[in-house]
Amino acid sequence: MKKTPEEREWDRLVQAEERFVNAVAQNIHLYDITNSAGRLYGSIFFSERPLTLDEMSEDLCMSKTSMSTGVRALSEADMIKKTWRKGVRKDLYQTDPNWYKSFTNVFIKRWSQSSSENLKALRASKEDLQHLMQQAASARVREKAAFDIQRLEDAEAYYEWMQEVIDLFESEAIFDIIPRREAPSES
Amino acid sequence: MKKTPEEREWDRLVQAEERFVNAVAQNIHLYDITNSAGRLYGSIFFSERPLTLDEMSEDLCMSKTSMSTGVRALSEADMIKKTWRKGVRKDLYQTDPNWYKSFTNVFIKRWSQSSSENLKALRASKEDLQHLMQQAASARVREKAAFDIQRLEDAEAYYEWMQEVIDLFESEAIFDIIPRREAPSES
DNA sequence: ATGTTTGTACAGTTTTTTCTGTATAAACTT
DNA sequence: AAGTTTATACAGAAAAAACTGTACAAACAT
Repeated sequence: MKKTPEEREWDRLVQAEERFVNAVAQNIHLYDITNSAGRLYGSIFFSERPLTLDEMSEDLCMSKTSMSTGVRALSEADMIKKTWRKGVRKDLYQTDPNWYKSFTNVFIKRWSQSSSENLKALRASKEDLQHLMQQAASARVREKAAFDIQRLEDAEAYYEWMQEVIDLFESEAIFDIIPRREAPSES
Repeated sequence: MKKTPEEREWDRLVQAEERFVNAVAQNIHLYDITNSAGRLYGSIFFSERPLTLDEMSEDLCMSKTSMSTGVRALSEADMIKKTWRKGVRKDLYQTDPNWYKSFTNVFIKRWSQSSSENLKALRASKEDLQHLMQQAASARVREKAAFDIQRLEDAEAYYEWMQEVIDLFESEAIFDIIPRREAPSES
């Protein structure tokens, strides 16, 4: 089973691709994306043309069902896009070439959701505690309520700040502060 | 088993605390912290004094071992601090009151790590591919290498930008752009 | 030194998540 | 309309993660 020189070169190329894909896959959980969906992303990323679910399935040696769920996760995260090609009936997917947009979108989506959920719960809790602080018969309860409210208000200030940070990305004002970089151009 | 009015008030207070704690616990995975460590955080957060592992264990009805690992995760994330009290031999933990600092620290730690890992892999891959592009005997390999390099360079620009964003937080310059908010003051 | 107390490593169990194969619905072709 | 092709819902299997109890080491007390 001797390999031709071309085959060995190709292996080396694939290995180079895999190194990057592995790194991405191992860190992508910060975006709530599973490791295997990260590998899927990598596979699409290095493909010269949009891929079908069947091709992905063959590429990664995984079931088509998994490709379907992976593609859904990546689409929701705006990391890949569905594309069409005339004459092709299957759905085709390719990575969104705008890393800034796709990754800030994810950032915004995940973080603004968690931040607003926390803030909502915080305010509801605070309101309850304020009632207790005023109305509770037990002095111990009134005292602890006051303490808790203080704690929550510290957190509240932080969450409001956080929402402004998210806004910085949502409004794209971040790009005025830290400009997009040009990719080294092909010459 | 009739409850006294004080007990009912206390229940209501605990319920208010739990609402916030649940929200935090459900979103804290974005910091790579497990849900139960998030609940642990909440327990410490609403405690009037620093807690020991045994107290936490009783509070959450979980094993001391789990408290130990939870505490480690929260400490690594700079969300809680170990404190000492004279005469007390056990380790005591309390939440770090500076939400800005503890949460930006986590943000920086997690994201700069993932970003630099990705960037490192990316550059190594790119170098390999550049060799192939120049030296490969197979034209097909040279072509694909050129294509991959282009893809990687797009990503590289993004990662470099991302590192500057992280720097914005690390240097605290973010606070010049979006100032810390004052917590509503106790009067 | 001997005996306690406290925190954590580790192996095994339980729970959760991920993955697969089958079944089916929707879209398309003839 | 009947027959394909394609994508996904769902139930069960496989894998991973979280949790616990036991064992032990380090720190302290006597």
